[in-house]
Amino acid sequence: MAAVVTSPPRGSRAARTRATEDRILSVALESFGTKGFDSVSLDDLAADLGITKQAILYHWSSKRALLDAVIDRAALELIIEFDGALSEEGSGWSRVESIVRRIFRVAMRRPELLGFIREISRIGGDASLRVTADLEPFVSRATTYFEREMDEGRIRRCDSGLLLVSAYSTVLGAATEVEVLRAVGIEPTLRSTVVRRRELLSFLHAAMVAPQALNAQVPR
Amino acid sequence: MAAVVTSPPRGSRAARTRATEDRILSVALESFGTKGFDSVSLDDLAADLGITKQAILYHWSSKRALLDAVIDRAALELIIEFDGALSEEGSGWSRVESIVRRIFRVAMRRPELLGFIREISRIGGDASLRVTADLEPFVSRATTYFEREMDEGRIRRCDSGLLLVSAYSTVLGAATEVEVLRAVGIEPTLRSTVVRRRELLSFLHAAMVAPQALNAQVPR
DNA sequence: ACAAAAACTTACCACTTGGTAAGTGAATCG
DNA sequence: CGATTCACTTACCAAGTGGTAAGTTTTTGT
Repeated sequence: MAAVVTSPPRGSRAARTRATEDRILSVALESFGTKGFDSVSLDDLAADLGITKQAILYHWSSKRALLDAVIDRAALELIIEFDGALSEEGSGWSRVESIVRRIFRVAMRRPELLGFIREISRIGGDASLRVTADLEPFVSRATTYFEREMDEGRIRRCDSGLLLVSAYSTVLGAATEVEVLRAVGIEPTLRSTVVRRRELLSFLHAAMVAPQALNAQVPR
Repeated sequence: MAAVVTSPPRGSRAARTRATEDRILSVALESFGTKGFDSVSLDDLAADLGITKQAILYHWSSKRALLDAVIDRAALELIIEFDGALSEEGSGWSRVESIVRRIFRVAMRRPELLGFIREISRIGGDASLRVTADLEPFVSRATTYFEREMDEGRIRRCDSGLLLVSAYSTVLGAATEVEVLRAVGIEPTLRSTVVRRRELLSFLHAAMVAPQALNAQVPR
């Protein structure tokens, strides 16, 4: 209720603008990701930020333009979180394992980020196209990575696009289950998370690893 | 745009009321499940139905009361779709397989139903409590079923509640991937569905079947 | 046949929504 | 320093929101 009175930053004007836009995008991502785009009004956002709605409309010409900016930021943060994992050391399987661990870490620490992506795919239309376009370089890298792993026999050969989408949805489903648990009143424990992650790794191992690659470490 | 002029049903008053409420609940479930609760106004619903908003408010005192009714209907339909699978014939594993097949069938034919449940868990609060309460008898039955399967050694022993939630999220994630595919512009093909279902069954088999129960048919 | 109740509609209303127009004090530039 | 631009705020507004009040027609109980 009581607005947070933050003394305006004393840096250069450009820095101040950047800081404000950053704050707006951050709060918008959080709100849109947890409550949904239509459930959050510009007045709600402004109240959370301690500014007026028109301050937001000064930086972006419409609520929809703000959404586009939030999509870009969410995609960027996702790429930052996950892209590094593709470059990591280790054999094919252990790298997959590290990616999954990262996703779970993100799901635990920043559920609104994955929730936002889901929200966008429900809004559909231009929003979906935009997030798809934003993530294309990453998807492309991941596909190339999978193709190479298949070529070298560390992963069973299959449609790599299908594999990616399939892995995405399964992992996202398992990871965002945190939300469902919370909704039902069960605060997710560390143990339940560990159990789920282990089961998921077992699944991915069964689904992805080539049968002849028995030298790969079998989880569980 | 042009309202569908349906001649009012000529049956008894009670039957007519039931038919109208049924139509409203059906359209509301569809809309809430795909667009989200806050994104659908009572005027939108009424326009889809060819009636006025006040006709809806005659049957339920508020939009929130309508949501509760939709929750009850969605839970009922879910139970109808899945509960029978628990009573089916067959060994432990083949029954799990039939449940998964059912879920995929529902996800393909009625994506809005699973989408609605997800929407509810995002709304949280009383709505989540209500759907949880509605589904409790089914969850209870499923838990009992799992416990018995474990007792008889057909499923590896573990926390049955955890197993249920885990299976729920994983299967729901895999099944509702249809939505994501559509959002990205890929109309899900029969083949991709078959592939995903096969992979999921492989996962569940690895995660659930007890190691010594090697007489169970191994999928894939 | 007739009054009462049911199943609606038409007419409103207070409030919220995204968005516009005009003003204001501080930072920046000449 | 002085004019101007920037980053806002205050003041509005038309459209849409959930919801109320008061009819109107059709079915129902007596």
